[in-house]
Amino acid sequence: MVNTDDVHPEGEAAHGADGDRRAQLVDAAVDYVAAHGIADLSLRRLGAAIGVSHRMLIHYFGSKERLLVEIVRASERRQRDLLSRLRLTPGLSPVAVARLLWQQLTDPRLAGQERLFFEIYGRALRGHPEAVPILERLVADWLEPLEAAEIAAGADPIAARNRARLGLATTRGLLLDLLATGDRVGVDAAMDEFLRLYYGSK
Amino acid sequence: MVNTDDVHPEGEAAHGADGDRRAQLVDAAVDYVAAHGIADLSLRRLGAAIGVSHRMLIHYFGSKERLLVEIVRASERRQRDLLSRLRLTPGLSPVAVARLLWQQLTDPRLAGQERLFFEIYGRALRGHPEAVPILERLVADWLEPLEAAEIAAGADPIAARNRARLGLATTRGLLLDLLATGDRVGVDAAMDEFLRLYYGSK
DNA sequence: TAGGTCATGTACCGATTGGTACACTCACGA
DNA sequence: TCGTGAGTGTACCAATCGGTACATGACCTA
Repeated sequence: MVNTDDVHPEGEAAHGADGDRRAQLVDAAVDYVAAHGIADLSLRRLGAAIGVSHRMLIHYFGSKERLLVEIVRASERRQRDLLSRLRLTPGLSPVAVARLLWQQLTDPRLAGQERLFFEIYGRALRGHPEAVPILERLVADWLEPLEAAEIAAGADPIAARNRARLGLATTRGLLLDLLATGDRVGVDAAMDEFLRLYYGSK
Repeated sequence: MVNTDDVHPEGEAAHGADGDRRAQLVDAAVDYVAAHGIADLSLRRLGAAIGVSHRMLIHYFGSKERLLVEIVRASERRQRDLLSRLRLTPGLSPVAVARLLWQQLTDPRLAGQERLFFEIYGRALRGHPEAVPILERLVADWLEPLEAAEIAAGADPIAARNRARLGLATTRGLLLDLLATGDRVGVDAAMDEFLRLYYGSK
């Protein structure tokens, strides 16, 4: 008798070469899910697309549910990388930072990832267990740096929070518009209008 | 032999008492879907919840796909009713209209319907056939009245379009924030800030 | 009363799902 | 050289899915 499955603590912490393989699979899975959506994900189709049997996905992650958790986390990490990369460019005016952020978010190559973001957002609102944990960080995490920038630019704390919240919401709303209409020019013009209102004259 | 199913042109136009029953079922289905989400909808569970067998859902709608189409349409109609009800109150200042719209959209009793809206939005972005048709109207339909209001308030055509687009995006973005955080006070404050920027001083 | 239509329930079908059992290969250490 | 254990493929399982076949009963009309 050589049933290894029962002995192996599946879905365990990621250490050793095992973790490498897991990380590699998660990465491929996020790519797949960004392209095809997470709602109708099936282990068999995912496996076929990234070159493993659905058997191995269960082997490495223990269950579909835990794979979904990892996918959501990895996707969140990608989103966060975008944010932290921005903070590494100091000395820019708030307007310039805003324009840069907007430019990066609307990069057509990120469209799949953005769609996935809103899809996970929706699943979290519906209480899907793998997505719920992101709910608290979904707004707060982005609010902090925006708020700090406002305060650094001289806004009082209360106004800073309101303005940060407004900027985040407007960005996400316009991103939704862009994904739906594809009207890059029109949406960019609306964002320009916002920045004009937001930061004064020009 | 009395097989009526083959004779009956299923999923046909809604005329007669048949249509009443269909409309009633769709209405109940939208309620159910607003509460439980549309992604994992199963005919059996839906039927059990609204008091019919899944057999009857197939009977009245022909297929799950066509039922989904009807659900999306009905949900869209509800959303549109909200919009048209606003247009029936003339003589209000743009700010007042905006506040009224915001107040109605954020009514807690509409939370399920709003979640459903964003869920369908996501499915449309993913190309789900029952949701795709709404994509073109998703932005344009709401833009028209907002744009008209801007022009009536004296904005030039180009600015009017940009401002309308911006207002719609901001509203939806803040709505997403509210659904995720439930922080009514904070989101309302951000909306106030926006209206201040948008319509001038106070 | 007889015939026919519609509404509904029961029971089934094939397909697909997540998950499991088990055998096999290969690398590596004693 | 042997054996142990991880990595993997094949084949299966029960559950659930959308959809269909068929029977039954209510109701209307001739």
